[in-house]
Amino acid sequence: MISITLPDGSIKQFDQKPSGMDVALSISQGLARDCVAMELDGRLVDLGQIIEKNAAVRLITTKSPEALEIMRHSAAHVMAQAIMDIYPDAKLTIGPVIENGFYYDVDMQPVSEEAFSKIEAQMKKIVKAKVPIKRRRVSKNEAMEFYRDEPYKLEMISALEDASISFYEQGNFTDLCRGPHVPHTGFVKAFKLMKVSGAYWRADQSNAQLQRIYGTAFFDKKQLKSYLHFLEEARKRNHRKIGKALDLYSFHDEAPGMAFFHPKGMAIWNELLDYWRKEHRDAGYVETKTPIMMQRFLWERSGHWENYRENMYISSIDEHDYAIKPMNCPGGMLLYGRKHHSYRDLPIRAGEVGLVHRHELSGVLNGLFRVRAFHQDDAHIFMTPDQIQDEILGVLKLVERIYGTFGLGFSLELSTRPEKSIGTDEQWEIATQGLESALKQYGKDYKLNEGDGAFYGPKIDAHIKDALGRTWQCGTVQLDMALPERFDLSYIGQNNEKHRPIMIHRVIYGSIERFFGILVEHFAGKFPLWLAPVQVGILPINDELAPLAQNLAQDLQRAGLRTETDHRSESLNKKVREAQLNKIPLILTYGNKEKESGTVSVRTLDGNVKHGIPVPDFIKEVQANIKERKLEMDLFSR
RNA sequence: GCCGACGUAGCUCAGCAGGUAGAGCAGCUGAUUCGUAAUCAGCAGGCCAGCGGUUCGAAUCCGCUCGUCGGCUCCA
Repeated sequence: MISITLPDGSIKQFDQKPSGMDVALSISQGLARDCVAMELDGRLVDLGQIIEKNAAVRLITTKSPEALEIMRHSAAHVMAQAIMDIYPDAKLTIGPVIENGFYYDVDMQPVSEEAFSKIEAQMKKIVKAKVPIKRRRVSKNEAMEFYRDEPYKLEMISALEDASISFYEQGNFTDLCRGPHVPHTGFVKAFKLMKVSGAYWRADQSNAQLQRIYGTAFFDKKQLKSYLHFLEEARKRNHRKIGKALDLYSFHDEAPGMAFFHPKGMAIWNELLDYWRKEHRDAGYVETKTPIMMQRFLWERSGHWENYRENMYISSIDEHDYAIKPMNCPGGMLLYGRKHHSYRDLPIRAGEVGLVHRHELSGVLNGLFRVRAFHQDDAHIFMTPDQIQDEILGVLKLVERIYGTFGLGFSLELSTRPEKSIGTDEQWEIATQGLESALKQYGKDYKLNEGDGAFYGPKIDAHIKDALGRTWQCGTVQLDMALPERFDLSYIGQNNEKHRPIMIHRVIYGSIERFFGILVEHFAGKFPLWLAPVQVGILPINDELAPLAQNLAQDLQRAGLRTETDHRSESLNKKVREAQLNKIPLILTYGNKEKESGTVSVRTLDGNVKHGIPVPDFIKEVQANIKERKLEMDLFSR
């Protein structure tokens, strides 16, 4: 007699050792059809597994959060089977589940996406046949024998410590796998192959290059469709596309990975920085600027020459080596070190919007997201050990304020001491404690990444979440125990003795270029008024009114608004259409009515039009919205 | 850097069994003077990324270079 405890606490009795499927069937047929696996005493296993003793069982249905991963893993097997059917000489390696699907790395001749339809067709056949997926345990020796011609599988097996190993079989296809898997291939209903790329065996460039084929899968077609729709939406928002369409920035072969900002892009850029400066002034920061090119001996002292030279642009001038800065910190150290500091001066919060250059690999460049030249909204804070908590807290609050202005949510992660690190235990203890207690005091949940800190200190990262729910690591607060040492920084303490200051680097936008790109995608080009490159578009209804419209434009410009007048001899319809496509938040049409009454008619991007707003009222409301940097356009709602 | 795809007018793209480049939009000119998402007509615009090769002939085929995009972190 076997007793199975279900999640609701009820107990089912079985005369014979049941499988998960038997448990499901004992509840209902429908449930059994919908089950993909079970959790047996806290472990995810196949539904077909026989339960040997009394146990707690939770059935995993297609609606359970774990189900998708299990099914996607099975989908990877279905894809592998299809590939083997079509390319019998291919050698399989690994095929894990990833965030939005799965992939399989296969040693085979390079394939392109053209092969997808063939592979997908074969997969469909396998899915349609609802081939049972069966688990089989074999000894290590048996497994080695089975895979004698499969070098990758052999390598994996020999690395396994378990004495016996599990195989999964579906029809003529067998794969080494830990499982669990869905009961049969019919569960892989809605799938699509997404892309293919090269990847190295064990991610090591000296190993063979494999074909990595990516796919995604869902339990029903509707979910797959909505995922594809999401991708489409993201594609439409692509900042490279929008940046071109709205004339914000461009890239040129003459300077790969380095953005050129156009007048309209600069309008946004300057707003971002004006805002940044205001917030930092209010938070007690001063601003500095250090050269972008400095002599080799500085970089030797900071350690960059030894550890970061690969990524640095280096030049020789008058027979001396110079490097273009990849980071702002060494310059900041020189500024701190140029005079004596008293404990009374601390904390010193020195901001620097510094232009840095890093020679990233050509293949990783990606619009504004990954560039070789970018500005960091850096700041270095120098302080005494007992100021750590307050200072970190101050940064976290600033982070919250600034992201909030853009309507961006965020989450925090704390990374602690890695294996390879400098500094004493005590220093790490004080530093990590400081970050932790600041986080506690701040009160927001955070994720702990043990051992993920930099070798020179622990850090807190801020990940923002954009309008599509995608996350981006932007802000970071890093404690640095190396640089104050290397530059022999000090302050005179209360006891009249020299002490080493604690130093943090922190950024909030991170890379301004990248943050810019994120904002473009976050807002899909429809910037809030304060950021919009053209805030007001003026459309005279006919050519005769154009000069008067120009006067109106001047009045608005004097009031500090960025305006653009469309005085072409085009139809009003066309001007409206283009203004909408250019995402101008306030579109004013100017005709005889407006001329006579001294009012404006305002069209907003949602297509709503309000007539008869007196020009002074318009200016006042718009200025207020801009001044408060509002996200919403709640103008003229009276 | 590596693998794959790609590079044609300012933009979006067609042309690619090798026969000497085309559309729409934007621009310019003219007509139209318009009340909230494309008025009409005409004109102009390209060393087909660059270099080399194959060929009687190359945007088209081949090689190299440059650049762009998707990957190269997810460990049975």
